[in-house]
Amino acid sequence: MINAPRGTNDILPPESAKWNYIESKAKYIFDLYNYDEIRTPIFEYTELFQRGIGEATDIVEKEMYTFEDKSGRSLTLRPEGTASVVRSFLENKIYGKAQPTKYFYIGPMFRYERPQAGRYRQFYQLGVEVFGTQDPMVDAEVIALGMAYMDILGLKDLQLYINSIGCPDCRPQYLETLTEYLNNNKDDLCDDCKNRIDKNPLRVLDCKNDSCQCVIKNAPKIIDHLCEECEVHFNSLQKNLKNINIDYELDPTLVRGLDYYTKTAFEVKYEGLGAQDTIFGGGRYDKLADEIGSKDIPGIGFALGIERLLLTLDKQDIDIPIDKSIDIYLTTIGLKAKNASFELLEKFRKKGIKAEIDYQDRSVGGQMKSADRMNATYTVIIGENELESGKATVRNMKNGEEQEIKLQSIVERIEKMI
RNA sequence: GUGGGUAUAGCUCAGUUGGAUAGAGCGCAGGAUUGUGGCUCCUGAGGCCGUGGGUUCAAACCCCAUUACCCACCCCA
Repeated sequence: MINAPRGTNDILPPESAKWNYIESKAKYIFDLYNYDEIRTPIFEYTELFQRGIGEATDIVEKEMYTFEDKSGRSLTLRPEGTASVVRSFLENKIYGKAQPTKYFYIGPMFRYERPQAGRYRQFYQLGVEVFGTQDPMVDAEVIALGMAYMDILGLKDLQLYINSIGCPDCRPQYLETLTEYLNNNKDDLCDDCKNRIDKNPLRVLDCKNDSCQCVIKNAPKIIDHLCEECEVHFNSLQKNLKNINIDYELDPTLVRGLDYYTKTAFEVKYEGLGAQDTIFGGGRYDKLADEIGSKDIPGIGFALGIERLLLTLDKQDIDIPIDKSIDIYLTTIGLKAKNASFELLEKFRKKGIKAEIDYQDRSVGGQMKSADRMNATYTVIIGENELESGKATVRNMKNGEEQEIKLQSIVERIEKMI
């Protein structure tokens, strides 16, 4: 017995129908906000992620599915979507067109991690990216889009957290202040955090360790150390959010795990999810395009974990409408009738009537039961008698009423009945 | 990479201090209804008790190892 690799999942019916549902709702929202789909390769040259996401991040350090192809080039299964979309934007010179450019994507991502609730090695994200504008109103639009999506799915009790993590002008100074503070309180930090002080001090803010929390609570906040440009941007974002009645909470410890973020960072969480409670998160990345392709193109976006979205829907007992039913079930008795019915079956389908037949040679009772389970509107019963008389018995499965209908005109008759 | 938990029928799970022919509900198939679903009743199929060792007269149960899954740390979607 060969199993699916660890951290991967089969998406089977009826679960797959849920995926279709939430994807179709997402596409409705994307269209409403005028975002167009982009599809990029599932693997890229490894350098793209190394440079884009950042060498010091966990993703690049230990979570990538990297392999060599036959020519010896190093390739990597995409661990996230943004780097690829930026690469594509640059490679196809989309910056030459009128800006901004608004994309959405849906697809699988890959990270080598230990699976747990809401985390898998192959997982699915849908996300949006907007290029070519620094207008903080777009930051608000992107957040609004995400919240609108949550809304249309009927989700409640979600928390939006926002923060600004500055830019290359102000962040270094803040990092100095932070590092100094952390060093002064080093004794109260956990071992991991002690290491982080030099490696990535921002990450200390994210630590859940109790003793670290005490230190973090009084740590200098980056929003108090923003340069004027970043501060204006952040204030404007907040004004825009208030304008459109989106509730948010400032979270000075929200730093995000990828290096490319600048200014706006945000996450939307649902507390009932367990340890992995972020449904979607994102932010602004004004330096990413420069990092990847030496072109100064601002961008902002978010990524949403589809599995986590489904988990949330589940936790909140939101049932997804799945209409599993058929119009006609053909019940047959004997091979002759089965052959004649098979012809009929295709005639129904050619007319767009959803029809099914029994292939298991079940008893009539079994076939009726099967029709019932499939939620058939009508059952058409054809046996020796019907073939001789040229009339089929048609049973209304709701009320049990039956009528005889000539086989010659049955498709047209039923077309009118449903 | 590190901890903790779980593993018995297709699914959800019982199975006492070690002593059966390893059970139930649901699902599936057939029948009661010579060609008619839902409700009811009856019958049936389906198990190497995760895998490999060990202890014992005797192991689903005890011990060791191993694998898989789940949860958590780390980090994120």
